[in-house]
Amino acid sequence: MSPTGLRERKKQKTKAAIQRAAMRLFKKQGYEETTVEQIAAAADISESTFFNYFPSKEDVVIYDEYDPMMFAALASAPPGETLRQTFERVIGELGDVFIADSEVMLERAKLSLEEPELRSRAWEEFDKARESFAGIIALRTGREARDFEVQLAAMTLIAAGFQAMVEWVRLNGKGSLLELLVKALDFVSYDEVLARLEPKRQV
Amino acid sequence: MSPTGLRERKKQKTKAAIQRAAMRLFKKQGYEETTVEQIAAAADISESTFFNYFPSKEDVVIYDEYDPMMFAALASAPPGETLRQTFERVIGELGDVFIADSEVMLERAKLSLEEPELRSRAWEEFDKARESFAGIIALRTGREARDFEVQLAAMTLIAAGFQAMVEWVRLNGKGSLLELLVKALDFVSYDEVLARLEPKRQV
DNA sequence: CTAGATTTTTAGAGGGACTCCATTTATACT
DNA sequence: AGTATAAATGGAGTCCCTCTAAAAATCTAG
Repeated sequence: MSPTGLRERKKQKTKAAIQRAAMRLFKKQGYEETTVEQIAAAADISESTFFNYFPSKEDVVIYDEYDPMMFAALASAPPGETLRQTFERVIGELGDVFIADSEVMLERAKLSLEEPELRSRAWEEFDKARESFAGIIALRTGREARDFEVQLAAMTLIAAGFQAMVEWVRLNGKGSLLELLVKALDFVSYDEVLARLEPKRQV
Repeated sequence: MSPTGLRERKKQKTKAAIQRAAMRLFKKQGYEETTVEQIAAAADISESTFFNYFPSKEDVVIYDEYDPMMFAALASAPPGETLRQTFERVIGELGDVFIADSEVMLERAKLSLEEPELRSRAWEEFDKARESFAGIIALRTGREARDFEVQLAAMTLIAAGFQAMVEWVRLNGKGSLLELLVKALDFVSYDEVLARLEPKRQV
């Protein structure tokens, strides 16, 4: 089922080429100052093709292939794992991928946080993650996902994650994202927040 | 110094008229489906004039006259007030204004949360507020504003505020925004978070 | 290996948000 | 009233993005 023909390989290559060309231009002359026409030219494709690969200019930076990973990681919780452990594991796994191609990731994270337009857009992604987490919390605690406290717990996690990422970028990628996250979660005593959701059961 | 001539009055009226016309159209036919050309026509002004009053279409919804209020409220902390009290007071004061023109505010809050484009944009505003709060926290605790824990404390507050707002909208404006905020802050044990910042001093 | 089917690329037209600038109109000041 | 000042306007232009129809590339069957 996973296609592997020439066609598919070319698509991957094109997508990567677009992203590389775009990031190079963004870095050189700034995000706003770069037009998608220029990106298309640099990647040697037409403007139409650019939009075949990315729904918007923002997505060249924001687009992450990690959402599916996150879902998978969330779903694959071994029995007995606490929510806190699940979250650390998930973000740890994603963080590992971040590190793997960390040069690119750091650039993208930097841009996402520094360009106002992208920064607000980045929150859409965090928002999606928040919903996922809320879903998991709801599932494990037997509450509704829309429950105020469930939402608060999910949001607190996301907020910590966001700040961990900000700090990681501020440290220029030195240090471990996961470590920063753990530090953040400890600071807001996240264990207690989770415990408060379902006092009688191990969460 | 505060101008009060015919010119100023007309400007206020025009701005209000634009906002009213826009919100009416947004509600009737949706945000994206409404063009600023239509808004301008409905408000009986030119498209150019629209952009004289609002830098972007988003700002018609997002724009709040509350930022200055917030700064003022933050600055006017009576001596001896704890940080937690300051925050509650500030958001309480703003909340009161919200209630005052609550019909409009609820509509605007709803739109801001429901339209994806606006929702991410709304985070820019929260982000600005976060910076302000971080500044205050830094000031009162004698730390740097960029300090990881200061940032976390500010972000946690904003996150709670955001969720309180979401819940408020979900309840269709019934109930007190301030009450929801207090509930949220309690849930994340915000007092302890603040206390952790400066164990030796009353914050 | 060739012909037909499918997918990708592309050019072009067009809409809508927004900027810039020059001109006109409305308010303010003396 | 007459001039200074500020606001409103029209129009040209840029950029992001959508849609469509045609051209090019790739795949599949015979």
